[in-house]
Amino acid sequence: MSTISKVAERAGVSRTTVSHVINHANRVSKPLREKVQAAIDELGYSPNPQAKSLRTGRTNLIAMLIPDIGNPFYTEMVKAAQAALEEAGLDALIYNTDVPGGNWQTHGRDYLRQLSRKRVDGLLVGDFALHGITEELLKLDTPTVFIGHLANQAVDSVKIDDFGGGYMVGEHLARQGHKHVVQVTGPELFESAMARADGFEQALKDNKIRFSRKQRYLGSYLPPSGREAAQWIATLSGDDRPSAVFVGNYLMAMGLLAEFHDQGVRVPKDIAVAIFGDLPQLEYVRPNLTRAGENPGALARRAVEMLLDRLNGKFDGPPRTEVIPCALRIFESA
Amino acid sequence: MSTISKVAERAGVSRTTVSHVINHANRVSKPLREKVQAAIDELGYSPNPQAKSLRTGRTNLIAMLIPDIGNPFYTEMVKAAQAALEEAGLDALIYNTDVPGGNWQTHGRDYLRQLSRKRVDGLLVGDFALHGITEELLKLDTPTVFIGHLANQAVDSVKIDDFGGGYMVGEHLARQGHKHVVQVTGPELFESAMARADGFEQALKDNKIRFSRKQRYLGSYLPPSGREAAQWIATLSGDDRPSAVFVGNYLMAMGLLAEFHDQGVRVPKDIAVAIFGDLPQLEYVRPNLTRAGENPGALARRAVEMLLDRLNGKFDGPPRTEVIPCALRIFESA
DNA sequence: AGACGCATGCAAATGGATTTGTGAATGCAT
DNA sequence: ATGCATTCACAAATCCATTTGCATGCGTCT
Repeated sequence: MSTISKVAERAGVSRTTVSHVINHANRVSKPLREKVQAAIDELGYSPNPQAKSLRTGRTNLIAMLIPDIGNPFYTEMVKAAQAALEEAGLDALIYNTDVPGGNWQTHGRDYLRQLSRKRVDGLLVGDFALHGITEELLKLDTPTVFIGHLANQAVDSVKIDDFGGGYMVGEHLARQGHKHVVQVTGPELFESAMARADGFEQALKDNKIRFSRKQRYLGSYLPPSGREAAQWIATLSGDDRPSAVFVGNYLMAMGLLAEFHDQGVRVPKDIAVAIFGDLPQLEYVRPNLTRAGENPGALARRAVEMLLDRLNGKFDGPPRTEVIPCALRIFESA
Repeated sequence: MSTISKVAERAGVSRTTVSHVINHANRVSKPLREKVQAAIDELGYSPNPQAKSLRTGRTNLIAMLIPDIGNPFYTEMVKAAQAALEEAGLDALIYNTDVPGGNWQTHGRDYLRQLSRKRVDGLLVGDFALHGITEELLKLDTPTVFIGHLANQAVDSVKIDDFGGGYMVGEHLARQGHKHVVQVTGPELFESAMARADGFEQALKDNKIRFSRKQRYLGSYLPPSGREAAQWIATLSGDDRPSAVFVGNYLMAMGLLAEFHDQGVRVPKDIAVAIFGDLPQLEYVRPNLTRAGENPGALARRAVEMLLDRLNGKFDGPPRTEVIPCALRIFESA
């Protein structure tokens, strides 16, 4: 592998000049610049990024912390973030905090600490509602954008309008004439889960539909709990029997639909289903689910924009909080 | 951020000694070691990884090249590979070669070239059957493991037994008494797609079931082509009408099932469906699909093992080629 | 007592690129 | 022709950690 010295020798100039050709082209006269460029091309030279980092203090690395890349919601985010970062010449390091068998409560914090040793230029932290993580974020001296609901405004953040999306679904079900509905939410630890649930219930209230806490099933955001929720729904009979169910995310909906199928429950004939969240793969799920949400990629793209604004000094005010609106899309399921 | 010099000053020793405490602990006497360690802890020091890389020539970075992380097959691989790499203290850089709108034929090659500038310690290259990529691999001086079928044995490689898996499905359908079947394959460029198809057809042949090229639908490995395949199947009537279909991967199966649903075609009543591939999310797809395959995570884990063997000199013979066997899992769809 | 070996700690060289400060050369105006 | 302002190129310092080779001191063996 060739170094800047070899290029300099070959071109008959000093290392400084070679560096200028690469980084401040206009400081070098055209003929000389071309001579140096020729040497660079002949040797197939490219600057050693580690040496460059050492000198400049920038690594061109962004770390992205998410719970689980196997969750399509986060996969979409990663994909979009990577594409956006790559355009800016930055590489992404992805960290799954929810390591199988690991204790995820402490994991996020450990990761945050580990990360400070890696000297990344910026951080994208996905919502995972860890206790103590917000204080930890305050301590960081790395530009950070939090994706999700951040109670203390320690750093920039961007989230989907969970409440609004839940509201849209509630309103839709009300207009469809449903009188008795249930919902399957994510875990209480997740702000997003509670906001979706609250929005949904607010819409019911505004439409004069009775709803009690008993009609809430507290899930985990994962498929098995969707399945369990479906089993719970099967136990409801008489006046308690719902004509529609609102599911808090995609993965639980998959579990729920599978269980309904196995039990011979037909959607929407026997029960209507609407969910929060919009993902590309929903295009091929049948029955096609009525849903409110936004592609997570939009979220990630905005997060990257905010991060880049910080990195290149385009913005340096106090932490910003942004909200991405939801859209309601109606299909056969409800 | 504190440096090794500050630690040395604080502990009243030379930089060398601090370095030894960190990297060759036994070369430093216990009392001194403890004194230095105390200084390290007080200052919260950790070595600058860039400086370390510059000196040692190792970056602790592994690059992973895959077509599209949105494809669950590759998501699983990434997840497993990252977990395995992390255990070894290595970070993974993920590159999606199939950038939207990009020309993927040339992209893979460009990426490979780009990567040589990043100075990663190792490479995991996912199957994407690009022309010219195998020659490019030969030129690399970076330890590499290719995941998929590699015609020239330029580097280590590991793949799933595509042929065997296809064979299992063909045999199963034959035993179920199907006399006329069709199959939906991946693109010709993918060795894996052709191997699955060939295995399938070989099994039919061995079971004396007639099969002609007309019964092959050449898909793209993506959902829309599964949908189109379903439409094609709907046009087959009379003697051409199949009682079963073999689909080459998960994504095309999703498209096919959606189209069947929309057309009112019932699985397995009207037509049986079996696929190649096993992914966690199939657990929640209904009807539950009969399938032959292996979780891509196993593939990735083995690939990482092979790569680590190269990196720490545990193995340095000629390139190895390994094959991971498939298993047949029978469910309601066929 | 002298020679030798071992454990221990340090100074200095090394890796590769960027950047500051300086001197030389050129152009323009007087 | 002289003085001043630019432009251009370079030497050397810097970023931080690792590692080689050397110096010191202590104990052991002959």
